[in-house]
Amino acid sequence: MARPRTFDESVVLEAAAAQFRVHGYADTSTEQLCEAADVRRSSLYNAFTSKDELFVRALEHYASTMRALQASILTDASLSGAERLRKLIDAIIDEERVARAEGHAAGCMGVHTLMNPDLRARDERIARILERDLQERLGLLEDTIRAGRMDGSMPDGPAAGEGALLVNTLISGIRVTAQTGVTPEILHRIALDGLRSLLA
Amino acid sequence: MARPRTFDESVVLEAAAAQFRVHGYADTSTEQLCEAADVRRSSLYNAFTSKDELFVRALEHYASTMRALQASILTDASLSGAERLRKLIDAIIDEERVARAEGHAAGCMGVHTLMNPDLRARDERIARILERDLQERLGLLEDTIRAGRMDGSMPDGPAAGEGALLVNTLISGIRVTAQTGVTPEILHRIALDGLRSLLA
DNA sequence: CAAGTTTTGGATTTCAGAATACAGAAAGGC
DNA sequence: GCCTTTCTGTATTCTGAAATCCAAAACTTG
Repeated sequence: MARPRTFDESVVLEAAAAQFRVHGYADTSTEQLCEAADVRRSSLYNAFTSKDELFVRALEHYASTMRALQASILTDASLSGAERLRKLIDAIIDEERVARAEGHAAGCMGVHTLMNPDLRARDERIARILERDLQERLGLLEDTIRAGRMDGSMPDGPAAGEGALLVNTLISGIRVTAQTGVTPEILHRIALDGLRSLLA
Repeated sequence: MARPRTFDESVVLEAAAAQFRVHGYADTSTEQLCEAADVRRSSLYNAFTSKDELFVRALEHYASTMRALQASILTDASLSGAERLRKLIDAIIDEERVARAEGHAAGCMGVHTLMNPDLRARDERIARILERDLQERLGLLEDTIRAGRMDGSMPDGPAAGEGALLVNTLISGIRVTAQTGVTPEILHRIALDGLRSLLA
């Protein structure tokens, strides 16, 4: 029929997300996006109608990829609840380590976007994506906490729903603190200290 | 000699900070700043040479005001270490409650700025302000933890420096989680759960 | 009360970056 | 191998916002 695309859509989305999550929406130019994805501007606009649209798609992609990664850890039946939680923390701190090694900040598209009310207002889908993502991740965490209490790896403590919120809150905080240059080792200890009410 | 200013510089700085901390640097127009401070554009530019400059000044003002507030809580000799820490948490969550009551997000200039590497790169003073502010706040927290252990209100646990980082990390996380609409009551419980290793 | 200096308000300019237009190239069907 | 369709690259336009300019007003002081 017609000439097919030479670029892979999800590769572009990942490149875009990588930019957005470090620089935020406003501070990422279409120039940067083209460069990062190695795609010409018209191709970008042709495939995704606007910067807004690309952002929404990238956020969606990013959120579901991240969530899938976390889900695979949190539903690993070969591990106890406590082990899954620790492994999740490891994975998140490792992201930071990798970013640092590559010389750029890891950032977090979720935190950036959450902290920006204008952005959420610009497109209702953004608020929806964040809300849904949050609920799903909280659900996974809640299940993990319940599982940990069943398998005896985690003590009784805060209600599971609240525990899930704590884990999520601590993760956001870790992402912020990571920007200040604290080493992964220390981040790790802080995280475990913060989870004391769930783990020890 | 000459006509005096009709506006108070620090009032303008506070108004500017209020905008910046909700919308971030890029998403705050000079228009909004004029409106919020009720000052005409030329007056703004006359008093503070540019948007960048105004931002730096506002950040400085915001950081030192916030820090003073926290310092007054954390050095209150009439309270035990543990009580001071709890009172700090109360104060921070109350900010959120107030902002919500006024119908806008509280945001946090510190978190916004920390998460934005471009902004820090734009002006070295920004990184310096953040760094200094962080160190001072960590110092206050560390002293409070030591004091709490001396006065018997806080158990042994993580090293004081690490404990301070935990408190600070948790506060950042709380500020992010607050944006998702979690109620102050729940934020409060989460915060205390997160501080279990220091308080209980 | 007049001189001198600074502030003020509004219009204007300038600029960066998002979005578009268009010409030409590449691929696949017939 | 031609023809249609979609892609690519460059140049251009458009837009929103930062910054500047200038004339007029306001205040202090001698």
